[in-house]
Amino acid sequence: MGSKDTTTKRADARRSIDAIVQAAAECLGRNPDASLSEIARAAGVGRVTLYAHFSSRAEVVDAAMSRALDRGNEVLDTVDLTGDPRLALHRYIEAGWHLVDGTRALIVAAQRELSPARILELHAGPAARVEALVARGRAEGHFRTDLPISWMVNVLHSVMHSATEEIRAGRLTSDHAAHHISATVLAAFTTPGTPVPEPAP
Amino acid sequence: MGSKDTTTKRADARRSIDAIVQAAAECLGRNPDASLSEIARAAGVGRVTLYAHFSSRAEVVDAAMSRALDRGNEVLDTVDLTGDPRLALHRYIEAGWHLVDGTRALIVAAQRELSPARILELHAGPAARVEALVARGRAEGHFRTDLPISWMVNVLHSVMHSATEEIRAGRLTSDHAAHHISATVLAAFTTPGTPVPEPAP
DNA sequence: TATAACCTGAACAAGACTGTACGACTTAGC
DNA sequence: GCTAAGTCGTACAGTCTTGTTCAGGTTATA
Repeated sequence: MGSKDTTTKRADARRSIDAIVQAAAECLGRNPDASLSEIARAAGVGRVTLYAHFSSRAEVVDAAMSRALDRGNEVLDTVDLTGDPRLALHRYIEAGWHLVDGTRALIVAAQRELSPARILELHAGPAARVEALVARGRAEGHFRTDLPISWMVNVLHSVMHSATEEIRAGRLTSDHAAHHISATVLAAFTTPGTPVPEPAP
Repeated sequence: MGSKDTTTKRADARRSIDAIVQAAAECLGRNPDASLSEIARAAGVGRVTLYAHFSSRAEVVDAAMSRALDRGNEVLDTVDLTGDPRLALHRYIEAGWHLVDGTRALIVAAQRELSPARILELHAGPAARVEALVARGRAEGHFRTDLPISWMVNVLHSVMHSATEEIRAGRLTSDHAAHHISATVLAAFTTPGTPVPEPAP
């Protein structure tokens, strides 16, 4: 789901569409205002070809968003989220913290071009994964229960995103990012009155 | 500094300039792409009047940014940041968490229109205030020292910003915001191995 | 009250982006 | 190899934004 016809079109058409969607995800991930000319150029196709496959800007954004989420899910599906929720959280962060970066700007573009219902629909999948992890951690007594789950999920993503900003600002190198995020979020999720776990080295 | 001439111009001119800067801060705070027509309309003046006082878009953005920071500093100057750093942090959050909201989108506009040097210059003041507080909390043994100060400051602002997102999404009411932020950041700042302090009710 | 500063709408030029149309060239696939 | 599908560059219309100019009306201030 999310991709264009993969059966009726010709091989080179499919190749073009793929290049466009990929370029769109990259360009819009960098700059939500990226023009269709820019995307077409980055994809190595003419602007007219883009319009042959996508009838409007919104369709391109939708396709790029879907692709980014598909890629993200693909990566996140390989992560083992069972066992100690604190370790699972660390694995989740290690695998996915850089995924947030590209999608963040894309979401801005999506919010301007797509209907709220579509946005919600696209976001339901990935959000559920983390929510479940946090909920399990709370049920097993490892995470605090004095704050709403939605808030905790948002904090997690927010801190991940802040790491990418720090990297861009040159105040953080990407090899330390996962550690910093884990150490921060793990502490933030700790129940008041109990000690903060030592972060993994 | 930051404001236009307040002596040479006539009274109604000063009034117009003020209305424009105020409207710009509001409009750009909502949407960093807001056009000058939009800003002029919101200020209740003609578009030409705007150009009579500001020679370019960048000048408007700069003025709006300066104004927002001035207002922020004004508010933050009333906050007592002495005493127990954990309580001081709570007071800081309570006073200023909503200030981050308006400035965040403004910063996006500023980053596109202003020179990096100017951005840095504008940001130096407010950043120093929090940095000093965090540094003091570390020196007094209340905050963790295993993460860089710049990272901790960024986490604080990031979590503040995430609160405004949660409010917009309808998952949080603004009366709970300060408490959630404080509870989260206080835990995040706690040294590993030591217990998380109970948040203020 | 006189005058200079100020405000105004209308209109213009230049540039960017979207979406569409056309004719000609290339290529996939039977 | 033939044909339809796909691609290409160019060009056009429509819209939007940024700045600028101009002539005429309003208002602060001395």
